[in-house]
Formats: sequence, C-alpha cells, structure tokens
Amino acid sequence: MSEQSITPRSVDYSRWYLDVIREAELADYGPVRGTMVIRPYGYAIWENIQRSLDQRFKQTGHVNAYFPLFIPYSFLQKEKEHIEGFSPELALVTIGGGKELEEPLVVRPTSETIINYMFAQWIKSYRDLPLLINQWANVVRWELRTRPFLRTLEFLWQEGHTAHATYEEAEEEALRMIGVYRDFAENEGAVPVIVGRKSRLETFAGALHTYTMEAMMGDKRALQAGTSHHLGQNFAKAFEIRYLDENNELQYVWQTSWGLSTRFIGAIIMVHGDDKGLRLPPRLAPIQAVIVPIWRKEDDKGVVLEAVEQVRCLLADAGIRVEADLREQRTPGWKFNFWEMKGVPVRVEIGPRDVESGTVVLARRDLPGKEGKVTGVPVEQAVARIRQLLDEIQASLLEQARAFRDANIHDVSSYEELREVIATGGWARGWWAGSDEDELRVKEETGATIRCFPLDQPEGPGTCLMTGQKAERIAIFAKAY
RNA sequence: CGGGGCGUAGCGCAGUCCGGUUAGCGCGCGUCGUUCGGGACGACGAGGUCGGAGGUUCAAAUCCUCUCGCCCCGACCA
Repeated sequence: MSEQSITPRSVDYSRWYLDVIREAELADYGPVRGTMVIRPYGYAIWENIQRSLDQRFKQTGHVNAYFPLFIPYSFLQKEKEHIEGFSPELALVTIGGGKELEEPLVVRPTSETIINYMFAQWIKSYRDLPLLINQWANVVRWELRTRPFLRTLEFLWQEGHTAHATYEEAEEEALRMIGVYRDFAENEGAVPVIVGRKSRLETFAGALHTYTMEAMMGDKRALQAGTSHHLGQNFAKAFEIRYLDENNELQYVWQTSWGLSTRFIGAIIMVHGDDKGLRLPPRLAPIQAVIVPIWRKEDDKGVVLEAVEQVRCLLADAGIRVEADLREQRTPGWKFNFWEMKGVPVRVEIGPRDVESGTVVLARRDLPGKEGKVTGVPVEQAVARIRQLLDEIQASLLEQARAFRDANIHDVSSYEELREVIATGGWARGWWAGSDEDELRVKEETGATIRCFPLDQPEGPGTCLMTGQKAERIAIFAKAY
C-alpha cells in the first residue's frame, strides 16, 4: 500500500469520488464541458442495472418502445408548469441541414410531451387502458455545475410512461414503480433507501405529486436515486388524451412517469466505496470473481495456469461472471490492488502450493486484508463457496450501508436542533407543517432541503419543529447532491 | 453570471517573481533481463506548437496586452 492514487475519503470526499471513477476506469470526461464518456467497465455496470430493471418492468406488465430525441418546442409549452420547470436547462436545435428551422427543436430533457402526443393518438377506448410503456434513452439537461454520473449534460436513463382510467389506478402505478425501484436498489444495488413523497417545492414540473427514493452517500449527503410521478390529468388535458369509458363518455386519462438514471452508478460508488476504491454489489458487478495466478519459477507457471483455466471454466459454467488476470508484466500484489480498486467482490488466488493441494485461496472485497481471506478451499467446493460468498457480500454491503445511514439520521424537534444536525452532515427527521416559505428558509440558512416525507410514518400527530403547530407527518431534511 | 485558483510530455508537478545554452522531475508508456503468496528492480528508449494570438527584446515557458479552456466556492437541478 505505497502508491496513493486515490485521495482518502476523509481528506477530500469529492476528490476521492473523482479519483475512483478515473482509477476504476468507469468514465472519462468528454470534450464538451459537462459531458462524460462511460467507459466499458462503467457501462457494464449500467448494462446490469438495465437487465435487472428491465426484467422487473416486464414482470409488472410494461413494454419497451422508443420515441424521438427531437421534440417540437411547442410541445414543451403545452403544459405550463412543465415548460417553466425545464426551460432553463433546455438544449435547442435551431439549424438543420444548414437552414434555420421554422420551429426550434428541443433535445429531450424528458419525454412526457412527445410520448403523450403519441398516446393521444393511440388511446381511444377504456379497452386501450392501461397503457404501460417504458423507454431506455439518453436525455439532455443543460446543467450549470456537473459531476460524473451525478449530473451531466447528457445522461442515460429509463423513463416509464403510463396512462390509466382512474386516479386510483395511476396512484397505484406510481407507488408500484417506486416500490420496484426500492426493490432494485436494495436487493441488486445493496443501496438502502428511504421512500417518500416530495414536498410541493420539489415535485416534478407538471406532476400532482412525486415519490422518491433517497439514499445516503458516504459523506452523509442525500442522493435522489429514483423518482415516480403521479401526473394526474395535467398532460392528458394539454395533449387531449381522452378515451370513451364504458358509458360512452369521454374521459381524460390519469398518468404516471418514473425514471432511474446512470446517476445510480454514482450512488453505488458513494454508498459502498472505500479508500481502496470501488466495492461493487455482486449482483451488479461486471466481474464477480477474478482469478490471480501466482508462480515463482518457470516450472510452476504451466501447472498454475492449467489450474487457473480449470477453475475459470468451473465458475463460468456455474454462471459466475469470472475473469482470469493472466498479465505477466504485473505482480500478484499489484493485481490484488488493481482489482480491489475495481471493486470485484471475490478474488481467487491460485499458486503452486494450491495446485499441489488441489485448493484455492478466496478473498472477499468487503473485508480488508487477512480478515477476508480463506485458504485451502478445495477446488470442488470453489463454486459453492464463491456463490455463498457473493450472497454474503451482497447482504453485508446492504447491512453496512444501512447501519451507516441509520446512525446518521437524527430526530429533531426544533429548528435549532435541525441546524445542528445539518451542520454535522447528518439527516434530520422531524414533524413538519411549515409553508413553502419555511422550507425555503431552511434551504437558505442551512443548505438542506426536504428530501421527502417518508411513506413510513410514525403515529401522529406531532408538533412542527418550525412553526410549533400540529403536524401530520414527519419530513427528512438533508443536504443533497 | 459573481468571487478565488490553474493551464509546461498520457497523469501529477518544478522552472515564471529576477528573460540567457539542448525545458526538467516523479508516475505511467515501450524493449530487454532478473522478478512474482499484498502495489518488484535494473539498463536502454519513446514522448513537448510550455493553452492560443499579438507585442516588447539580440534573446520569451519567464515581461506586457488580448483571448480560450479547466477546477473550486455561490445562484438552478435526475
């Protein structure tokens, strides 16, 4: 541990984050300010995220489609709050084929408008409902301050768009999908989240209300890791999405939209990473086990490599994502550090001693040094032991993150207490009945915002920490990314 | 857009105040050899419009003017 290519988290968390992204080869900067290249290793994580989510979407009855990148500017203007919310961050195309366009085109910041324009043509009858569509796409938002994965001019995401016959059905859908996100975040990403409802100020532009899942990063700041909106009939009215119900009467549809982006990769980095680099949850890790061969004499090389290949095949056949690091220019020690940087959950070491005894050495990424190392594992047991290890690591990462988060959420009953908690970097939880102005004041004075009103609420009512009035629900305040 | 800082090899920097041979260091990169159970070592080597333009000067990485870009802090945000 001599080379210090990663800034320790305690020294500069933000530098650490950028160092990890560079050293683990997740992403690189693009030539245009605020853009990034997702490198193969980072993209492989995204592909696993896609696979996990897509499967869940299909299971809940959604189908994939693709809508155009360009949207007529006038579409955005059809929904008043929507355009007000997005207009500062729109990228506009005004010239096409060398000619000034009659109407500027918006590079989609989100696809509500164009999708609903199409929905209006597809939906005629209650028999067409519910319409449950998802698309995997890139979107563009001209942000002022950018950070890889967390906020870039262009990012990848999925956006679900649905239309329903009733308020209740749309509400159920919005809740179902935030539930799907939670299931994904906790069970695949090992990222514990608090699911709740956004305050009026933080609600998506054009929605009735917004559900969110909030995760605590390693520096205790909050990250909105996925959102689900009940759009009500706002877009239906703007785009005339109507259907004939059973009584032959025209009705506007009720809608939802929900999205999760490459930002989630940022969450994985910041929730699990340590001073040695990434720690990837096994279910999303591009490489779940890496084999490092070790030999001293040329004589050993042949038998070691043979054993490595044998074990590699065993693991691969068992469906474990495995890679053998056969580079001869690197020492085993160097490789250990390299793959720890990359966050690979399990390392398999095979040297002459192991070959002789028909065993392997297993090391787990979530436990440092010798503590996480088991020697003398018989080759025949390798698959079973590694499977078990992967499960343990998956569970352990979630548990560690949950313990850290819970230790840093503090109940507060006064504004003074809230300020103290926020000043130390934690999350503050307390009864809230304040106004928009009160909320803005908190933001201005402490830097914290209401992350959400958790769906899980204690017995009420309580007393508002700000106004002293009777409050029906608790809110969580935190500084956020 | 306001405040602060920085542009010299792929990366990190020194040199700039006080102009002067061939612009240097560490890491990385290439070749060869010895190494290899927690970031090995040696030898040789490749790599530079000193962010850009203009000016001052016998002479500019260094001084002057303009310009471009990046980073950090604030106002907006998945």
